Amino acid sequence: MDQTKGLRKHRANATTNKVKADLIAVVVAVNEIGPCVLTIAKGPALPSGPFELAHRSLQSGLRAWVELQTGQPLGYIEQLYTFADRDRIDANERVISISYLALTRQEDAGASGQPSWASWYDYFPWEDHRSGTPRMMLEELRPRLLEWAGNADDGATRFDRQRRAAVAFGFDDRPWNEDLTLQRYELLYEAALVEEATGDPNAAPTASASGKAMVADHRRILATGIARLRSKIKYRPVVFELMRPTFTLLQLQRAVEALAGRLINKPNFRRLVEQQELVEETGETSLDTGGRPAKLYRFRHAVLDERAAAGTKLPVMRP
Amino acid sequence: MDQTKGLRKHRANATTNKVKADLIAVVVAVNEIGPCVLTIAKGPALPSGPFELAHRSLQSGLRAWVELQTGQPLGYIEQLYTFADRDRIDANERVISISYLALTRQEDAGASGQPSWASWYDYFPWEDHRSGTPRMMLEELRPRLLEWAGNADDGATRFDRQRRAAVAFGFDDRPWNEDLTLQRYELLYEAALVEEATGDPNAAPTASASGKAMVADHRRILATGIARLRSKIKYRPVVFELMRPTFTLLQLQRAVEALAGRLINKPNFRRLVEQQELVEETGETSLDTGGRPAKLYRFRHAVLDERAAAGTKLPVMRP
DNA sequence: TCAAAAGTGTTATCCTTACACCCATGT
DNA sequence: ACATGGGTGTAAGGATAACACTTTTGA
Repeated sequence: MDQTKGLRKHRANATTNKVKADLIAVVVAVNEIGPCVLTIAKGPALPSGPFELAHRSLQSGLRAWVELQTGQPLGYIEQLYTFADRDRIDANERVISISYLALTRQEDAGASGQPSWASWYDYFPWEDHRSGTPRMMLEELRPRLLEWAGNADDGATRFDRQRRAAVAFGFDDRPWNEDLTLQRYELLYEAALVEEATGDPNAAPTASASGKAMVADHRRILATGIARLRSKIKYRPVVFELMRPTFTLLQLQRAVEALAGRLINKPNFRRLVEQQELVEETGETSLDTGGRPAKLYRFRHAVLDERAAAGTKLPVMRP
Repeated sequence: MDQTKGLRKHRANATTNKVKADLIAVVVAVNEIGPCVLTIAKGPALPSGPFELAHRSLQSGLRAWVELQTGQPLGYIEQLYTFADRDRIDANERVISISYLALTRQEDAGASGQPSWASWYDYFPWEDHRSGTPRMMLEELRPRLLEWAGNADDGATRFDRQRRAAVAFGFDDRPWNEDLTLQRYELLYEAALVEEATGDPNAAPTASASGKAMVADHRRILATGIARLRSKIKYRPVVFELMRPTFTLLQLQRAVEALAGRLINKPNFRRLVEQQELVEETGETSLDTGGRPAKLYRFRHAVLDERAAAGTKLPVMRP
């Protein structure tokens, strides 16, 4: 009723005050290959769609769109960020995007749709430090970032750019911090070292070095999701959303390593998990591991209730 | 143009896919009395307004509305949460609210508007543990929460409610966790111990115990802001946004204590701040402190660049 | 027998917490 | 003198990181 009155009285005003709201999802799973994102073929792009009247809530709207486009049902969902689309500033239409992070297991995939999963390191090759610092990071990204820094007009900016690059990428003996995924992407964007920044694939370094691009700003949203997940696994037991109901401790460790993009020390990881009482033995063992049979564990759902903030801190291992 | 065509061609569709987007701000400052929120008289309510075409971005829209309604310019801003307004589900109009946390100094207030600041403990009296556990929490809230738990139909729910209350409020020798502000409010809402939950002021406990109410769901948004801020001061140096350019270490400590709602151990706090190199001496001293003159410090803005994640962890002090 | 993974134990180090104590100023 | 806040030092306890080592399976 407010609305129809508004339309009549101030037509221009009523229309300008309305926007289109898009829901967009970073859906993550972990398989043998590594950490994966759910994408739709065209773009590639993240699954997304407009928030409609039929949706009971933002979350249910998101679930509906993802299931429709990929056949993938979603479990854990959390909001990432809401932004007014920079690319689409135009006088008549405004679009705001509400992005979400969703965690799921890949075998959940139903019949409909053909979900396509891609390792998220296809999009961010410099983020995977499980086998040491990637060559391409030091050999391609680093010189190009330094070149970009050197191109600045004044010395202060040059110095600032160098420092920012060093902090984000861990140059000059600074430690690598896996949580800075978004800052790193933004830096590469600013330096025009990713395709999206220029629109010209040739301006960026070799495709393998700068990673696969995505449509619009979807790669940036993916970076936001990765960063959020990497920091969250350290203080909330969210990894278990990505695991099968039962798992071995090494499988759990491999999953955390896949997400964090770095290796963890085995004894320390086990102690941490056990002493926090995050898991309990099922009594069974798994033989498919190639070595001595491993005890199977399951997540103790009770910790979610018992503790307000139970973490899966990941003990760092220096190389 | 797209839009008018849309209206003509698919009137229903075009309208259903458009929503009104509201921007809403939790603006925080710290003064002698304690931590304060900026409110507008009617309600009381948080400053808010629709996102319009004229706004260049969500943030600038927010700044515009807050400044218009209160005369308060904003400094630090961060997004809190976006939600589809539960209270206004109706067939024709959809409203989504994008909420923000803003930090500012109270003396920033310009001439226009008449900003009214209120201690946030007026709205959440049970959140202030600086002088020990509030009486009202143990004497009013606790029995009412236990009563609510006991009213559940089945034993499992009774047990669950009791446990949730105990975790959130630190009953039964559990530790008090100041970060759980939102969970506590939600629990009180669920138990109909806050006015908003019923619409009937008499259903809730005495006004002083359940705290002042706000319009619509604004108190819930405020709880979200407090929770975010309380957890953030532990790993990001955001307190300094609330301080004057120079300050004594005790002033800084009092500010953190005001936000956290609990006391901190002085020597430990100082060591933490100094060893993290968050501040530097100005060389001057302040005499207005009532005792020995205190050294004045200023925030070292350089830490924002140097370190990716510099914190102001607050060492806990048990009573 | 060897490779591969499971699983256990120990130590050095750092950070946190708690507590005790001295210093400088105004009344 | 004493109250008030400013400021420093230290020792105990716990968590973390690093490393060494034994056990159990399949090929």
